[in-house]
Amino acid sequence: MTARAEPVHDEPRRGRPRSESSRQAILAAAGELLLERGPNSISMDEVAERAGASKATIYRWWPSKELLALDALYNQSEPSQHEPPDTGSFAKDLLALIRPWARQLSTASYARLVAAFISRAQNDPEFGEEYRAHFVKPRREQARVVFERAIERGEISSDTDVEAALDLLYAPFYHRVLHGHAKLTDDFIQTIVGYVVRALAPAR
Amino acid sequence: MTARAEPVHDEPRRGRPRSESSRQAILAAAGELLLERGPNSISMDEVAERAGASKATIYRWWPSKELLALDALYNQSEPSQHEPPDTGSFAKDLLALIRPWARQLSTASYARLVAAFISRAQNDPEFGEEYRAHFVKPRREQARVVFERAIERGEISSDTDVEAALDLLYAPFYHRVLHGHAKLTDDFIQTIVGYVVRALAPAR
Amino acid sequence: MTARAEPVHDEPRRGRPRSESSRQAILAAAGELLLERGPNSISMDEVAERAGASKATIYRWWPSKELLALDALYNQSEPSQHEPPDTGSFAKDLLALIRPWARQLSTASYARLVAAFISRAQNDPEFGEEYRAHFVKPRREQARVVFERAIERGEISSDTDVEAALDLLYAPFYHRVLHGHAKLTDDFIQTIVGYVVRALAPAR
Amino acid sequence: MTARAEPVHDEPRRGRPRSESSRQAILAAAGELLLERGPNSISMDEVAERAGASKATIYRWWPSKELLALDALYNQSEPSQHEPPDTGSFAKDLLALIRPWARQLSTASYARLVAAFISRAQNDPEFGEEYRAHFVKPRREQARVVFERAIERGEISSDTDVEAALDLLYAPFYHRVLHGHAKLTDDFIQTIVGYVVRALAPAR
DNA sequence: TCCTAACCGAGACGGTACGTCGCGTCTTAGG
DNA sequence: CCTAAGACGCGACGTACCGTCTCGGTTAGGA
Repeated sequence: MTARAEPVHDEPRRGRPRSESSRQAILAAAGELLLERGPNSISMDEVAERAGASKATIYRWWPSKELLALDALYNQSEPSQHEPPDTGSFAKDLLALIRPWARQLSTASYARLVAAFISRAQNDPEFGEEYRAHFVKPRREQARVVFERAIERGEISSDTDVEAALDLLYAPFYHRVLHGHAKLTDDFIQTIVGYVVRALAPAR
Repeated sequence: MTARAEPVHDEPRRGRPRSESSRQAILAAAGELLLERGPNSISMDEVAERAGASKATIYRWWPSKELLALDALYNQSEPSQHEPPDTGSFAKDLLALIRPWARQLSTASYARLVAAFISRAQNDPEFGEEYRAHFVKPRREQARVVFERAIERGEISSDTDVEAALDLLYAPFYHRVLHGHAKLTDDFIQTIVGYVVRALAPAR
Repeated sequence: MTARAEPVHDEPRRGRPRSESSRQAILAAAGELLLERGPNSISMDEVAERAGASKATIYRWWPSKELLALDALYNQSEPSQHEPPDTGSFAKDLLALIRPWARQLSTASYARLVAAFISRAQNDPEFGEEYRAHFVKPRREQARVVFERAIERGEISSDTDVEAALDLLYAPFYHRVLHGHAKLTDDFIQTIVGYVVRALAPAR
Repeated sequence: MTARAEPVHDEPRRGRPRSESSRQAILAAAGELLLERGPNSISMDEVAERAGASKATIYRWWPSKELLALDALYNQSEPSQHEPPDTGSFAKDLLALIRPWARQLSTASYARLVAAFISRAQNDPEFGEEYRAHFVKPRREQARVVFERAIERGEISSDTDVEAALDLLYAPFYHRVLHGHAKLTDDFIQTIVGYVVRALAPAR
């Protein structure tokens, strides 16, 4: 993982440098197994064996299975750091932002991963920080830009509680995926976006 | 769930009957440990020992730690099947409904439990069903009544998508608790309820 | 088992009498399973189920699995209390005595049983007593008669240590069967009997 | 047996080498407990705890409690590979050979162990092989040398069936110890040896 | 004809030990 | 200093039997 694994060293590093091929193999193996069977059904031994690496090497660079999973997932997702869309309409911006992400989220593989991350985060605050920094905050920042543009354009109220609004927008998708009481359909996306738009609309 | 399903027996029961005292002791022990340390940090051995029961007895009636936790939690919560409040105002009804529940949810103990339940549900659909039936659906039904009364009173649009609206209402609270990016304050509750009210308001 | 299960009662027995059919079913089930798989690979639950009896009933009448096995074996063997043979020749008497018994002993089923009995006897003196009384002493008594007749006839020395001689005669067969280093063949029987005869022959 | 089989490795050994101290600790712990209480009254957990080792480590190297017991016993007994005695007299050689061994055998600890070994051997041929190779054959080989010297010296018949004679010699001691119908006294040893000598004496 | 003791089956119980699995660490030899 | 291999201590798992203990129901003799 970017932030953690690359400490700054003033003096040049001595000894054998970290094996990049090993790192890639571990991330690849973890990624495959994660999507195949979910993070609770795989073992570090298994990842090590499939990667042709040793467990010690994994633990040297990733403190836990979930953190490895996080990194594997992150490395696997295309590096597309989408600029938040700017269609000129708040509703369309939100749809453009939510749709591709919600599609990804609605696959069983991702649901299992997110659930495992959340579970781990309850007992390991450090992990929670890491998880939020990489998978939650970036998305919120994108939406925040959209919200702020909408405020500037006067599409939504200027005293919008943006933090709460972000929760209002994102939470329903997590909710359906994690609790599984209903499907995350495109209709649902549109409905929720519609409700959010009306909830934040400026006072008449 | 096994323990709660009490099928009617036409034929007389044979063999030694299930020990009610043992069942209670196990549920009590599990409940205590669960709230103390969370479901991932306790062992079945420990529950068995504290309950003065044998592990075999636990496994005879509860197939997994999570199902036991579910049952323990359910048996522990007072059997109060609150009628959904009827204050005459949609917003006040929602607040009356959400506030006590959100307070309970925002304790660390419950967050850990819910996270563990959700995680387990991803890999065990049967468990998911059980979890939703006992902890999710009842709450949704209460809110549904409130929504329908509001429709009758004309406070919210008659073509409200109630399922989506339920998600819009409940999801943000789960979201904050599970992801931990912000506190679940009373301000937050009021803000979300306000947004929901405006989102569902009848067209002008 | 005869001696244990039929206590003398002065006053007539009250209450429901012991179920003979149950007793037979248990002995039969135990006997079958014993010969099929050996006493270490069967459980009391299994015997109870096959017999259509309850475990409590078994334990009411037989204190342990081995004792039950002993009884099952005993009841299964034909009640033939052979008179020790009297052919007029010491060697022929011994052969007539040993041959049928050794044949039976040399089946794998019996070896497993005897081994289990011996093993149990090490830790349970009461069981050892029972075992010897039913399976060891009767055979020794038969041979003792043969020995004594041979002494009378002058075929063997009058100061023969009969106890030691009985061990000299029987032990080699147990030995081969239990240790399994060589087969218990008819040749072997003849050889051992021959050696015993010569060992005990009167001084020249 | 795993632990004793030290195959030659052409390729250099990879990975962490087996811990010799752990092996010794396990064997020592097993040995002590075995002699204290017999193999049926000890648990692997107990051995592991006393040895400061983990159960997994024990099971990695010894497939069963009995095999561990065998190894522990073997490692415990002094490595004295006594040359068979050569006193010039067959009877004295036998006595010199049997006496110390019979003394050891006649302690309760050894009787329990031997009985357990024999019992296990009935259901596990591989174990039986191991047991005989380490505890039965070596003794027979020593006696065989004594027998062959006696044949050369003309003390016993040249057509002696040595295998049967070995059984005739050793079996009675096992017999008394395992069946427990009589004590293994020095008188008994002398009597049996005397009988064996006379049984094998050359024809007049 | 009841009463009551002793039996019976079914099957749940507390308990002990089992053998396995996964974790995260450590110890080798080798690059 | 890194790596692969793989053994290690630890702790929990879920299972198998043990021998005991209720249950409701059955079968006798004695009252």
